[in-house]
Amino acid sequence: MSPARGIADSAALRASNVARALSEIRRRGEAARVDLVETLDLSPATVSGIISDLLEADLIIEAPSAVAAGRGRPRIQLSLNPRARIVAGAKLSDDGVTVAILDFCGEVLSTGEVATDQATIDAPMLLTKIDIALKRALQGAKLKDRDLAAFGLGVPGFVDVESGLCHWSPLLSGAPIDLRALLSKRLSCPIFVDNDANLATMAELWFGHGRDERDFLVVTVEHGVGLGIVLDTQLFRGARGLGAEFGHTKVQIDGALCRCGQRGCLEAYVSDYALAREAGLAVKGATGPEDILDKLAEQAKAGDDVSASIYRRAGRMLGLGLANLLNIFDPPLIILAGERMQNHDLLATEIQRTLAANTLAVDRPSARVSVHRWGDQLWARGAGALALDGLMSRAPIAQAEVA
Amino acid sequence: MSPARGIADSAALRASNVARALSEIRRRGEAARVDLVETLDLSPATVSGIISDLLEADLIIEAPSAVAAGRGRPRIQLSLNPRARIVAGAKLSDDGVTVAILDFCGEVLSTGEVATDQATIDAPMLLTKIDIALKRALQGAKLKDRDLAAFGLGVPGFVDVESGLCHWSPLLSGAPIDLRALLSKRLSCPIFVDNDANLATMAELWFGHGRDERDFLVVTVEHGVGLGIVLDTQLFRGARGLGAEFGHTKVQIDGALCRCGQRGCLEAYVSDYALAREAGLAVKGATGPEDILDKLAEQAKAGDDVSASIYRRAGRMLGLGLANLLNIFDPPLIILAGERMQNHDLLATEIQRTLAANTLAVDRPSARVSVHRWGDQLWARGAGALALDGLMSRAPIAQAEVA
DNA sequence: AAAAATAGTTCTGTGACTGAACTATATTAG
DNA sequence: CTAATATAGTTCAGTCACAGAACTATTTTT
Repeated sequence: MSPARGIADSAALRASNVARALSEIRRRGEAARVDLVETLDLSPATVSGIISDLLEADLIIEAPSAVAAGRGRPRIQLSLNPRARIVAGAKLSDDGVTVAILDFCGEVLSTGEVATDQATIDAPMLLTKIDIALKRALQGAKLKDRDLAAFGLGVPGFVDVESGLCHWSPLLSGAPIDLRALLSKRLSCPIFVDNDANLATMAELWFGHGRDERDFLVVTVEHGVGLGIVLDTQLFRGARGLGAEFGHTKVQIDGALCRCGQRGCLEAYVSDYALAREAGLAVKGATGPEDILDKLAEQAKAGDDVSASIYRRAGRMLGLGLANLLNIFDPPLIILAGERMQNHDLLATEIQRTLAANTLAVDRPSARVSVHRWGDQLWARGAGALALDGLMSRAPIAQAEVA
Repeated sequence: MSPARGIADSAALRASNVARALSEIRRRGEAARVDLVETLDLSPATVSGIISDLLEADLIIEAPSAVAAGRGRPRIQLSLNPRARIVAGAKLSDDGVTVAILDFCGEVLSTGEVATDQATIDAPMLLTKIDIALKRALQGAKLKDRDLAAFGLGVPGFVDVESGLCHWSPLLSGAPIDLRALLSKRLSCPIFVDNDANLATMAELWFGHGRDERDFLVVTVEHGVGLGIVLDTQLFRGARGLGAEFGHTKVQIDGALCRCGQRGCLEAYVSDYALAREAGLAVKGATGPEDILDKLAEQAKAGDDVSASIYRRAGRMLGLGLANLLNIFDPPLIILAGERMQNHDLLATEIQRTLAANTLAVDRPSARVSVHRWGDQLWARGAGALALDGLMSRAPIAQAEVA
């Protein structure tokens, strides 16, 4: 039985259908009205009206007529108006802060970066860093603060999306920090804050491998291990609004010590620092923490068995964690994302082997595993997608009239 | 951004609101129109119309006026009409088949059971057993086949809810079996089939500890270990319509051998057969498989350390599995259900300890863990709830007119 | 007995959707 | 070259769900 939720009045009905139309145009890149009639299961009359509203609000534009295939009146292709909204997305990583400016289509107009020289920074420092990176990005696109319709920020750790509060982050001191309040001092546009794994997931959903899937999982492997969950084309954030904490899934009881203080966390086997910890025994004469990982990968690829065994174990643990996810969510697709995924070939075999050995086969295809290498700029783009999503998920046209 | 889903036309809008009203009345047991106005966020006028339709369809009844508290016109309490629909629910366990007959309020009118003498049965045998148990149950309630508005069946294993197909079950030979087609030979009413953990979950949602929660998890511990997930008051069945497979979550890499053929499954540590396997070393002079578990529990309670250690390990593994679930779903409530939960005090300490040690504390209350002892008849009631839910989740009034 | 409070109904207006008829614009057949 | 056909999109009238406001109903309080 359906529960106490759903759309109550007809205004909400229209808003929902407008959002569905806009979302479908975004997903396809281009769509004619007939396409929407079919996909959204609405009558031509209704679609006509919705599109008319969207055109009036300048959120979409009619293409100057593409190709005319077949006979009959040629379809008029509709696409998002790139200039309809400009948003900024920021990602906090242990390198520093990266900001990307996105147009309404999600294209990156410019980026700006600033490095951090400390392991953790406090709230005022974060604001300063974001300010600098944002200024650089805005300059690159020749834009001003007030051109921004929304701002999205992703940080690792526990973030409450509703309140914009960061409960804990490995990169921030002085938590809990009200990130939304903090940014509101600097910007007057709506602020959206989320866990960084959700950024990657949003980007995969909007621009990446998840574009054509209703359900998939994104596992990010970097300094930590994150998980994003898409169910029925919607980002799922856990029952209480907090992001999924996959890095601290236990893959070994009383296992390796994790930076969270517990033992046996997945992160304690597959993250950068976990690899570096073991690499000390395999790599000689490294000049720094970055270098040791590069050398480790190099040696493993060259056939050094000790080095390779470090990757093998990481792959096995990651595979085990993924197998558990598959057993619960049963998604058709899992995306592995992250900068470290450049060495995924070192992990891949073991991941696949462990997955196969630990998931139950039924008479249907098992999940595809796809790998996506990610840099900071893609994370920032995901933060921008978050901002666009936050902006558009309510009442897109009403917002247009305000603007 | 909202995706390509939602309510399209206004007929669906009404259907949705009717279902919401009905669901709310069921949840509360009794509700006045004003209550629905507040809870469903609809106008008095709309609620008036919806209730009028439901009364006309005989799905609900007006109470003969309860107490008149305070001044003003006394509210007219509405409740479900118990006689509006009669459904049957069946549960296949390794003991046999249990059937329960439920009225529209979910009250059990009668039950019927039949034992099986083999470990696995095939499709014709299943149908025979269900037939016998159903006949007994119907006799008890003085009802006929054609009084049934729907039939729900729960089996352990992999079940595709949409198609009614059982891909695999530990209790059925000859899989895949089209259970819906099988039962359609015997009954002309709609048939709903699901994984048995989902039955328990549906029952907790409708009648049990989950009644007042929007989000919770149900972990069933019996001969296998099952998981049911409720998100936003809806049973979640995995991306591809299959139940969550928690029993084969891996809690130990290359761990104990499971009956699924893999190693380290949670089930291989906490299910009946796993306990019995280890109990062989601790218990002397047991007369049979049931007896060995009873003796094991007895000895453990009496302070025998070897016996207690078996429970300790089971509790630790279950705690680890639960910790991983908490990290992903972050629910406010976890319900442990099952017949074996009679010995939960033997597991409880270790579960709590492991949970505490393996979940990350943030500045908010952690999940409550509640324990619910379940017998076969409660499972069957869950199957009935499944049937009621399936029947009502679409267009309750339209169905009334057909009937 | 009148006033106040609360519950529920009826009526009217707004708006969202659909179906059907219509217009627009292309290709193809003769 | 014209008519037929096919496809895309618009307009208009009708239906239906909802909300707001005025109404009725029923109780307690003053």
